[in-house]
Amino acid sequence: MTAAVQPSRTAFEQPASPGETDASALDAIGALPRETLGERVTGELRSLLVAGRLAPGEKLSLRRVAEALGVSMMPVREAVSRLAADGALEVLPGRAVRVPVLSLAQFRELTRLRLVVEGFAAEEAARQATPADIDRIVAFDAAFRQAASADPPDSAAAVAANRDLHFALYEAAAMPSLIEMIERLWLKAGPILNLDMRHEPRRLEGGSAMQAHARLLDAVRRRDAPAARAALEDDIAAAAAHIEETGQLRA
Amino acid sequence: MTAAVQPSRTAFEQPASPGETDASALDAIGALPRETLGERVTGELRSLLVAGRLAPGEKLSLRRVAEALGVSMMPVREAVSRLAADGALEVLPGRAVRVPVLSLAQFRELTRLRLVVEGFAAEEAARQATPADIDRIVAFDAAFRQAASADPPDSAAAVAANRDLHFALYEAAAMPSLIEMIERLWLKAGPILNLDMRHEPRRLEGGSAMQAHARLLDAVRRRDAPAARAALEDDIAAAAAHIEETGQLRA
DNA sequence: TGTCGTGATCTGTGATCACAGTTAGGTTGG
DNA sequence: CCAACCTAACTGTGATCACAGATCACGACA
Repeated sequence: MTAAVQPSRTAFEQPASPGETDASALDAIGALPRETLGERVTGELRSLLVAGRLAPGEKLSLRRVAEALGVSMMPVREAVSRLAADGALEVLPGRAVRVPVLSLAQFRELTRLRLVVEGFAAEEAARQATPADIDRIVAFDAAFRQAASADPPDSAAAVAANRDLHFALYEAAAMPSLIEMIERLWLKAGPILNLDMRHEPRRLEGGSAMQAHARLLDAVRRRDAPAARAALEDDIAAAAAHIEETGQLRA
Repeated sequence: MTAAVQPSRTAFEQPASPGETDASALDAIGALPRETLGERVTGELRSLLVAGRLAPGEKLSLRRVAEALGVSMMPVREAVSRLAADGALEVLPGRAVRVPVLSLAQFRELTRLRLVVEGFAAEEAARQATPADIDRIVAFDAAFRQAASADPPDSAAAVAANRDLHFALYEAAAMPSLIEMIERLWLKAGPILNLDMRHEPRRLEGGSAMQAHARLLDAVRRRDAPAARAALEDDIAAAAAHIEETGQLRA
């Protein structure tokens, strides 16, 4: 999931026999991605943030990031602008852009919002999930168990699998704007949540998370929306409680 | 609420007697705003969007906006970047940035999310509201009634008062991130919601909105969280139903 | 008369430059 | 030995320029 940004411009050729017009072939090719450079940098920074690979308080320099990614300063500016608008980054008035350091109050507010929003998503997912959705969730759950219970635990893989598991669930709700909202919440809470998970991949997390995931999966299979919500809320609450104990939060 | 952008650079002087250090006077002055140009443009576009003064489907040109606001293209780019990240604007792959045209499904999803999130905010506000908060809500409610029931109705004032009323309520919950979430929802739904309200300031809106507001205020005064949520949900649902009837939504 | 090529014009994107303000580190004065 | 100053490097912000791609209107060909 590191997905290094490629400075090389994406190809947009596909000559497709200029003389002929074969309707079936034309319909087959589907709207090539055409992602802008700024969007790619945004995606890169987002994945670093939710994975906890950028620590709270860490300072970023537009020029340094640009150089590291092999692009000009311009796309980085755009990416930082967007992320700052989301509250995922913070531009101090005078100088420097950094990863925000959450206060205890801010973290608790974020947790409450996650309970409300992700709880709703879990309910809806339990009602709408297709068998294919459930299969995907199961696969990520297996990956998470394996990464978390390995010896030594693969913390990076566990973080990734945990994220994939949750979002596979939320995507089953089939509400795009809801997913955007949740992504924004994860973007804000990701740095502390996953930075910690990387350091202590086992502990309480290992046990309670796996148990909550199992209950969650069971509830989704039974289409029991309230039970799915309850399981997910326990998962979130347990992780939050663990973070508060370690206490890396500002006063 | 039109708050035209001033091209003139904000002063940041305040020499303050370079030789002396008067602690009491220094503590009195409080961190002068120092808003960046891009932020000001963002705010201007945001207020235009939530007020419904930019119609869905309307196309914007960075250069035109920049010229109209008397700034360079650069701050406009930043503002559009942020708003596009929020989904409040849409940058088409090839060319042009425009106000998104919601499909019926998208509008319904937005409405469901508003019910969940703003409903929660209303509950929390009913529990936490101080007398000062209630006073502010009452004032905006009075302004809304006056604007809506005037002859002819003052649609612009009604839209502004309605927004102020709702956000005065949400601010009583004292959850900053929650307010950001709601602002984002309003940014997406604002263009259709308020564009319509400007055209038909009376109709069903006039009656049901005033009634819902009255019930809402009564519930908050009694600290009845469920009743506050119910009143707000009725307000949102009635407005949404009205929009769906007029049917300016994409298939 | 309808359709397709074709050019001018305008679009957002990216790069580069200029600048005010801040920070950090070294140096000087006490 | 500590504090204050002062300079040099670096910060984000804004402006300007260059460019590929899209749109639109006009005109030629069928």
